[in-house]
Amino acid sequence: AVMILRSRFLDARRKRRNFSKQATEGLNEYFYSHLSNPYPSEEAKEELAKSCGITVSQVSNWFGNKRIRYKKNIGKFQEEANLYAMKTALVVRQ
Amino acid sequence: SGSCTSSSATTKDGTANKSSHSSTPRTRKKRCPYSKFQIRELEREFFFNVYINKEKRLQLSRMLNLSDRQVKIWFQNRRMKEKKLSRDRLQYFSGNPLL
DNA sequence: GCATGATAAATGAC
DNA sequence: GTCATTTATCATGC
Repeated sequence: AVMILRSRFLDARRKRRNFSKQATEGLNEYFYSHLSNPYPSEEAKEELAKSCGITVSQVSNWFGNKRIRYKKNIGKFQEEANLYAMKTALVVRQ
Repeated sequence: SGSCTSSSATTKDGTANKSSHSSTPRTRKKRCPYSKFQIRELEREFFFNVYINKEKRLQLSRMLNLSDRQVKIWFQNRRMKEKKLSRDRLQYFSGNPLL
């Protein structure tokens, strides 16, 4: 039984699965609402991890990938940026 | 573009020198994935001692055609990887009724 | 065929 | 030394 679980652990670590729609939503909301300094603190990472249903390491991975891919091609994310900017603006207005 | 062979285009420290003048923004060294043989030897030494001493470091760097700095950094990253693996392992097996 | 998450070199703060 | 990063690369999803 231990060996089965061990192999399952190794396989689970190797395989990649996309995050849920809600998880990506929450991560993007934080990213675009902190675009001037998209570096969440350890506490913020833990909150995001809990609210998104992922681990803190996955939050760190996501922000690392997002920062460099956004920086490399800002134009590609312009539409997405406007979307979340409008979304947060509507939240503030409520 | 730039190659990953460490025998040329790098100084003895492993710091890439793109130009002779000091006005260059000192470009970051490109990430070069190590070969299977290099990884095997590094892992073998890591198994014996997580912290490598200077002598073995120099010996290993010569054998693998890597800079002394590269071997040092590899062990640092490898220790961090081991720590992360332990965390993941603990989280995965914690609270599992089958254990 | 790229998008995306995870990992491997490399840097820098401390 | 650790450790959060940057960057490129790997592996998978679709």
